[in-house]
Amino acid sequence: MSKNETVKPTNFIHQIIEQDLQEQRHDRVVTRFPPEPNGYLHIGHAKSICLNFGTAVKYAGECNLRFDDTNPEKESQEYIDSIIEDVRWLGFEWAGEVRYTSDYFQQLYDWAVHLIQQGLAYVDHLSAEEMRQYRGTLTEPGKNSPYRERSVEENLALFEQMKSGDLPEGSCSLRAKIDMAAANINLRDPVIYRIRHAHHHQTGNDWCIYPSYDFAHGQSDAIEGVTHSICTLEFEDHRPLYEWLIQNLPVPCVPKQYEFSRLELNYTVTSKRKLKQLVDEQHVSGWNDPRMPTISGLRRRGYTPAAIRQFCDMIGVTRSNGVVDVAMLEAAIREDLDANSPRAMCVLRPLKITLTNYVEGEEEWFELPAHPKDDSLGSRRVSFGRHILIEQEDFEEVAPKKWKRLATGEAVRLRGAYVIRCEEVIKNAEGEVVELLCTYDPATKGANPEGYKANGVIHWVNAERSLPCEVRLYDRLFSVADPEADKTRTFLDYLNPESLVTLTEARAEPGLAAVAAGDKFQFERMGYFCVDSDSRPERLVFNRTVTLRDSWAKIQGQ
RNA sequence: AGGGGUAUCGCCAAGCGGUAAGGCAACGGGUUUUGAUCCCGUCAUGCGGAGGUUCGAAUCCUCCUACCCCUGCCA
Repeated sequence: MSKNETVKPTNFIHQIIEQDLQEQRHDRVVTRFPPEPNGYLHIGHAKSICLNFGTAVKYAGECNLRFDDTNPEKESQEYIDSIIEDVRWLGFEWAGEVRYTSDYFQQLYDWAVHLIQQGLAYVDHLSAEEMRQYRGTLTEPGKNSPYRERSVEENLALFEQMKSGDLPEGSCSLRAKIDMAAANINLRDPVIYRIRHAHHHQTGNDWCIYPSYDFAHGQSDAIEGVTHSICTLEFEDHRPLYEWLIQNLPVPCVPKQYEFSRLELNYTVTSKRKLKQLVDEQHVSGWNDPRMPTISGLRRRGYTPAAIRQFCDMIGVTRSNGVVDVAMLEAAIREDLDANSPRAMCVLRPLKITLTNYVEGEEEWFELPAHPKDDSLGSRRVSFGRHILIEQEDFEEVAPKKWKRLATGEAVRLRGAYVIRCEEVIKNAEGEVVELLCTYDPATKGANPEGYKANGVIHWVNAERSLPCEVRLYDRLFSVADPEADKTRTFLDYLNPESLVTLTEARAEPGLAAVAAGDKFQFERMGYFCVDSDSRPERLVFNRTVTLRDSWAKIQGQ
């Protein structure tokens, strides 16, 4: 194989795979994405999904979707459904049917029996508390359970009894007989089967004993012919156990476990427990609240699968712990949306303008491109008239330095229309500006003004033709980069009170009348927005996905 | 002397003994009927620290330091 025929390795796992392929340890690559259905998928899972499915695509192999469902009490069909939807939405397809570890419960049980027969597992009657004491500590070895040396026959009978349903939860468990003095605590006779009189979402009441993660995972990998079992760093200490089980059981093949570091993102949290807490305590509207770092939240926020995949490419795969700046995620979605979303004008906080020299009742329609660089996105028509609306923040009575918007006595271009000049400011009793009287320059349609210059360009809508809409301005969920840093406080103390600002007076250009949930636009000069599922034809609702880069804000900040 | 890991720019990350890629951010400048996009430029004599090996070290060796994970019948 010549040098340019080899696929360029993009991370250490791909390097390992290429070596395995070259040295013919494997002739194909099989990976798997093994979520436990006990919560919704989040951006950290997206990294694992892109790695596992992306690796299969890259090497023309296969990736299975397998629900690691060995703990029925915490799992549910709702989570399974959401996970399937999210993986598909991200653009990946698994090999064959969706798989479940529970599909293998009988095989796993038989292998547990095999282990007992080999004298490598025993039924223990130690209580959870006693087991903890016998386990020793990080610096002291554990000691053997008094039940450790039972005969194979006795163990077989006892295990059968565990399975039969006669024994209460916690009364006993099946343990691998390895080494209570091992420096690696995972090797101190780990529990591999426990009694749970619980209804299982897949197997119903077929079983009352369930395998532990350690006993299920590697063997499931082997059953599926997984070659590279990729997981996160915290499982590294489990690898010797993974290998011990594979070696001591008559499994059909020998999968290998490799670990990478999980994704941490600043200004958010990515622990399932904490995300569930945010939902349960109603700090957010649900798992798919647009502020959540869940896949479903990002989707509702207006993120695209391509942007999330791009983000995962950007951050790479390594074994070092780090915290990725959320600005990288934002850069990824901006890149996609800038290239692909049609432009529109929407005035978020309207300020009335009357064009005193424009005939009342008169109306013009202008045809504007939907995208400044991509004609294939077509065009749209916007209505112009005597009464228009502009953004409140686009007017100052006295123009600051470098002001490129409207100010008293000054001229500004209305995007795609005419240049107007502010002649008079009307205020209410409180002294607030409520309306501007302006004149328009009829000679400036598609032409530069003569003899003077406009400050800049602002967006606008026709007051009479514009569509009333609600706009939800989303910002980062937490107001500090690391909400978990201060161990004396809870992450909830750092929730950003302005993570959601709802605007109810916004007005969008008339062409947006027929939008559907999920449609994405750039509202010029304001950011990228998508139509929320709450949107109705008579009451449009838009979510702000992300703002535009704002160099004016930087200038002001200086 | 518990075990297992990780340290390269503010953040992510290439590098695999031949003289520090790239992206994000930041900062200058140009184009622009979006203060957007786009374009150009700047941004590690330095790779956690100290020694050592070598003609040559981020890469090899030794010692040290910091941080992460592990004492669920969770995954």
